[in-house]
Amino acid sequence: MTRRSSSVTIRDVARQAGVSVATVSRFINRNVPVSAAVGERLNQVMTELRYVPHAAARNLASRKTRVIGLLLNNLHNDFFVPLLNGIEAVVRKKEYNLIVATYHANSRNAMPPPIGPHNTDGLLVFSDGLVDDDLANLNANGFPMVLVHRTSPPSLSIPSVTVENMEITQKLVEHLIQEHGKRRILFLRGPINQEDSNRREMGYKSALAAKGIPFDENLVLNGEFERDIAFQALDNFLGNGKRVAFDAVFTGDDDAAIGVLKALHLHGYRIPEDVAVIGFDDLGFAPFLNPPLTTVRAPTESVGRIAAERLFDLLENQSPNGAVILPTEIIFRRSCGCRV
Amino acid sequence: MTRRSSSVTIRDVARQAGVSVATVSRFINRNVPVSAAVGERLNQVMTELRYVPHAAARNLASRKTRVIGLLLNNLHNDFFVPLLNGIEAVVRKKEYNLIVATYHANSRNAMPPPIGPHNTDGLLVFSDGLVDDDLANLNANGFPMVLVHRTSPPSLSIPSVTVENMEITQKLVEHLIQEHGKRRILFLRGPINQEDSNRREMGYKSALAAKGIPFDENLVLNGEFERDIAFQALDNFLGNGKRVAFDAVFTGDDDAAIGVLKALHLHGYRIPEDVAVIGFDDLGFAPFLNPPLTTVRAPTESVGRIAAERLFDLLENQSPNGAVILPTEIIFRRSCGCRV
DNA sequence: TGAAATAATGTAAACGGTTACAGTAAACGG
DNA sequence: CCGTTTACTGTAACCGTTTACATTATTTCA
Repeated sequence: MTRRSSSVTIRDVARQAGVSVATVSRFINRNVPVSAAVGERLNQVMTELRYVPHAAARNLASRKTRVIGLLLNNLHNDFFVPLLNGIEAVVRKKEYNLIVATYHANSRNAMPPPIGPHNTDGLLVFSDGLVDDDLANLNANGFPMVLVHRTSPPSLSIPSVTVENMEITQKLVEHLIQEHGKRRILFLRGPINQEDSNRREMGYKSALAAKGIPFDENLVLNGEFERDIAFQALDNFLGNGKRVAFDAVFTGDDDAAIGVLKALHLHGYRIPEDVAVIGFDDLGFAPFLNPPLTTVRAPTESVGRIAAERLFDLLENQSPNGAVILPTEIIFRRSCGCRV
Repeated sequence: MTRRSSSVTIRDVARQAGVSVATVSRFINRNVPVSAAVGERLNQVMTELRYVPHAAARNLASRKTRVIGLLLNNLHNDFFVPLLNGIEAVVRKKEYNLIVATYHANSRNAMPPPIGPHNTDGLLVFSDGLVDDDLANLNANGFPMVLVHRTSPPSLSIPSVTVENMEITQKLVEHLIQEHGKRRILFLRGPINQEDSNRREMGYKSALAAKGIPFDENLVLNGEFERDIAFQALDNFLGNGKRVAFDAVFTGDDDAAIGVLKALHLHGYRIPEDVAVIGFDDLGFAPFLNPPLTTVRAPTESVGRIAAERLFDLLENQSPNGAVILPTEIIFRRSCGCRV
């Protein structure tokens, strides 16, 4: 192999400073003391030579990548900005790097997720980023993981960070029924088997049950937590010959709410007079939609931050087992019928 | 060093399959043909042993990381979702990984950006992610870079991908003046020295000049392209004792527009009757703000995609020198005063 | 004062791949 | 039929660090 590497290595630094490579390495990693004089000299030489340690070489020797991975299903939702922001802040403070990758286990192209044990020290797995089998495999090898917006399969007990979905949804749907007299509430669910989606659906059904309203399968649509898909689903539903009566929509999340508003406007419904609309997440734009969106405030940035912190706890061998569930809160605005 | 690694290496695969490590390596990288029989056997052994190549070792030996980096100022804007989405799609297709890092050259903590030549093969630099000096250094070493939402310093000629800012802003501001009779137009600029911001400001001034309206420094505020900062700036401006008359706001970008709407609502202005509002980007929520936001549609996902593609061109030694400027388009909605 | 503890440093073997170079067997061409 | 090309394969050096172990210099203390 030709020696074409022009980059300056730890040996160059060592030679220039008149010490061994081991000393340089120790100085860089600050794990073993180095005499003040040598330290001084090394600092000098390193800046003079513009030495930058070679990450791959470090990784190989130390068996640490100083990288954590975030595995997402997709990047189709404004929701990810606060989530990423929370994660990135922690990662940066720890002087780690963050690899962001999308992968959906159930998608056709069954390429394995591009991140894992060999190029990351740990993984943040969002929602359905991995199927249970993958989780089990990784977990069996003791690979550090924290689940985000999903909980661990019972047999695995991987730490997780989620938000409270069910009770708050029930409360909000009951509000719709009780305060605004709604009885035919469309439920636009997220991805099938997605945990947030399922738990919100449970909350929805509990509310109906509590108020003695029978559940109607015709009032359930698939919105996938995506603006465009939500629009399509509702537009389809409304354009359909057999019009099913409804007087409210639980939109799944705020991003889907945008699609819902678009479809309702398009078909001439007044909100909230004809149809009440509620979302979930309280993204930044929610107060400024037309009408302002009643929604559930989820502490998304905190979710990201806490998930990352727990992952680092794991890396540092403190084992923060268990599931964190962050509280949520209803924000009443006009789209549900309230006059705020 | 104790041999505690439990992971299966290329040598294990080679032994098990009865070939040399070189053959395994060749098979994996598919750069030199391997006989069908051996390939078959290797596939078998590799899945049986659950062999996963060690990224760091590959990087070290091949001097390629198969990672590209994205350097951002921050993650405070919904704008980044489509940008990231465009980038990530390309990166995934190329079977690379994407490191996302935030770094602002002008910030107090002058820690160097955590990504560069030794842990990435190339860099996407968003806006002011690096100062010109850093760019010059990296460029001098021939490190592949593509600038996003900024152009190259003239002396460097680094490829870049931006959107057309100036003419479209001028056109939109002239629309405000001509069609809606606005003459006191507040300009909420983005970060000082940020290129989009500067060019939008130039467009703003050109429009005033073209219409014979004197530029008034009192009508310029700092919004930083951030929702909360924009709100603060305008709230401050409005709460101030000496009230300066104004009849329109160019908000800098859609995210800041949200803050502007909040402040205007709070202080009792009617939009667009009292004050017209225009944004930039046409983020997904723009049509559903109250009122629907007149804005400039920027092809942000395409910006991400094209920037990533150009970076890969660079990595493959096709040199796509020059600056790509993607066209933008005004989307008229109600916030400017149009009745759509 | 000399043995023992302590602090700082050096030597060299990994880490797990890639690839230059060399070699062998089969196919080809005249 | 034999030299030459072609298609695979093997050997081993190297990528740039970390770190176990050994060594030397400096204190400490009985």
